[in-house]
Amino acid sequence: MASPIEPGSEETDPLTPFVDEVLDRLSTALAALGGPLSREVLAGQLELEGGPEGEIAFPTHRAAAAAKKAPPEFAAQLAPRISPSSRLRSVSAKGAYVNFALAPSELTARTLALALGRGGRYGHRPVVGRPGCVEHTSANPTGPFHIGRVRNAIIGDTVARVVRAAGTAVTTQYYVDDMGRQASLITWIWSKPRADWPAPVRAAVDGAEVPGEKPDAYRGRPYPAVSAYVKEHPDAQAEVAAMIRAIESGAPPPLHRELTEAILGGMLASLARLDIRFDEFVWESDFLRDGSVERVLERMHGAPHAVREANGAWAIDAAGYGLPKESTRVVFQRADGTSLYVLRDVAYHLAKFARFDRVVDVLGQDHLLHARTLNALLAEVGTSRTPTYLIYQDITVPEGGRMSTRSGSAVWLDQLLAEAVDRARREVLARREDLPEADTERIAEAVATGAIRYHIVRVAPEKPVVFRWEDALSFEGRSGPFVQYSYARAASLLRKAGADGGPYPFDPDRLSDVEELALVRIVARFPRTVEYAARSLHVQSVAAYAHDLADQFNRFYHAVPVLRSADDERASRIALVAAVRQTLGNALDLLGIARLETM
RNA sequence: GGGCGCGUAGCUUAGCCCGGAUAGAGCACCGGGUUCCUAACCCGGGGGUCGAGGGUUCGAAUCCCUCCGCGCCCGCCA
Repeated sequence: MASPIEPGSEETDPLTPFVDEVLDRLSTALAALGGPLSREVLAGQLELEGGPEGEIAFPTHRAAAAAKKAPPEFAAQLAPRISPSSRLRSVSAKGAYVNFALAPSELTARTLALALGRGGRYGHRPVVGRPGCVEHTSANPTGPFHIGRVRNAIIGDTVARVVRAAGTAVTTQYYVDDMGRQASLITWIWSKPRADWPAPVRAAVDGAEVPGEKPDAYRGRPYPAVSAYVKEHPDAQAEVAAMIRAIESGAPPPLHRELTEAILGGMLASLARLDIRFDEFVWESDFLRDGSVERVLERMHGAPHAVREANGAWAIDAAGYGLPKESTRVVFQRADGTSLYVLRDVAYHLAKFARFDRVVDVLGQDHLLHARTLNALLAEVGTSRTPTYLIYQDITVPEGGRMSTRSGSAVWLDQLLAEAVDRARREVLARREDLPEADTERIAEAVATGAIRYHIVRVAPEKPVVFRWEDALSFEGRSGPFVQYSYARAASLLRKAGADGGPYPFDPDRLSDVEELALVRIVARFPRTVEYAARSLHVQSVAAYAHDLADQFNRFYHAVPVLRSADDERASRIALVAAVRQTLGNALDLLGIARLETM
């Protein structure tokens, strides 16, 4: 129920002057009554949208205790000491609470002025401070995405958008693991003529290939069979090991980079359909090439808890780092002198810290222990910094268990996209049979991808998710298409009003219907919602907000005529609709869901 | 066994960081709404021991402890 009240700016947040005034006048009144509380404590106690009686509520329990009075009695004495003003329509006591009803005229005027005046910047704050980095997805380039990985991409991309909006210059990074066993297996198999492939690998590929298929599907197809085969065959294992050493020594087969890039390109093409793109790709091998792994190794050898094992391997005695008992010895360099993943990750993170203040890593829960060992190693090299980990739970299948390529239980992103577009197309055709085919396709694609993104981002990352087609492809209720539809409705209204581009003159006193005021209050909440989501990384609150706004807009739409209303109200209602369209559109942008002017 | 996460209506979930008024939604179900701005919509209804127990508190879904159930991790893999 409590909604955090953070300091904002009058230039970006319509609620700021109201909250400031409540805090000021409450402080004065409390001091006079003998229950003084600091401004910080007060700000923590206030509730936005507190209850049925007012938009800002103050529970008096603590102040009453300080004044040694019963809360209801205290509230009854406190409320009359604060007189209404141009910003506060009324101040009233109810039970233990003092409720502040905001003056609708002032609230509406400020909210519409900011939403319309700032346009695409409404809900955004000016860039301040040093830049930040969000690393997400970073899937091994070994084949197509399944939707488990897509949870990482959607959460990560949304976090980047939201943190950026809240005033941090964010760079998104995809860490490409082109080293180690997984990518090497791909290069190993494709280095051989098809005729020399082991029989089980050929069997896994033959007949499955489709002309013109994406490179991630084509080049990645042998991977599961190769992985299984090599595990069982020491001679193949030795060949792969030799290849890994060649890669680490800086002399990978020429085909290696080419294959990795081709597969990655195919994977990224699918993400691009979800409007997920990356500012930078960081190749793991770069840290070997530029010597930073070597430098980290030197520092690690002299680290406070570095130990040399009998066979020459190096480890950290991490007993003091709170790791599970069995993991207190963290090996970072093999006996043969090659580095381990976590060590290269140290080099990567030192590079991040040099450029960025806020560093967020989006990781599956299976990487949690890795994250904690990384923290331990970062401390050992002498930095006090650690990334902020955003850990999400796996997506499982109804039969139980994680998605796995081998068991055939995986649901592929491309498959999900195809199915979603099919279904969206049917929905479009059912309503708009007159539409040119290109428009039908464009809308179907937007609805399909909007449904998928919303479905993933609306749930808190730490919740386990069981994949069900009917949930993922929902176009109603709490869904992306519901928000898109509401946006299209607002856009349609403005088109028909001949008011597509503004200006939008309005008289706040003409917007006095309960549905109008409720709508204004939700629009006014947007900047605080974004700020909270960026600070807490709870991006699901932006999804919830978009639904709340769309929901209230639809209620307004049914209850209040716009185009058919009398002239003096019409202009103001059009301005309100324009503010809603803008805010809804900005929220969709943050969620990476396409705005549709018509559906 | 240890570490971490999750458990809220038949199903999916918000709220938990930072305790506060009657725990919000969506799906499904039941009953209504389209000569009228897009029915992917709206209105009404039923449905909750917030996993269990204990503690702290004026007050607990929220904080602490114990237990139960489920998931993941515990490699000189990444």
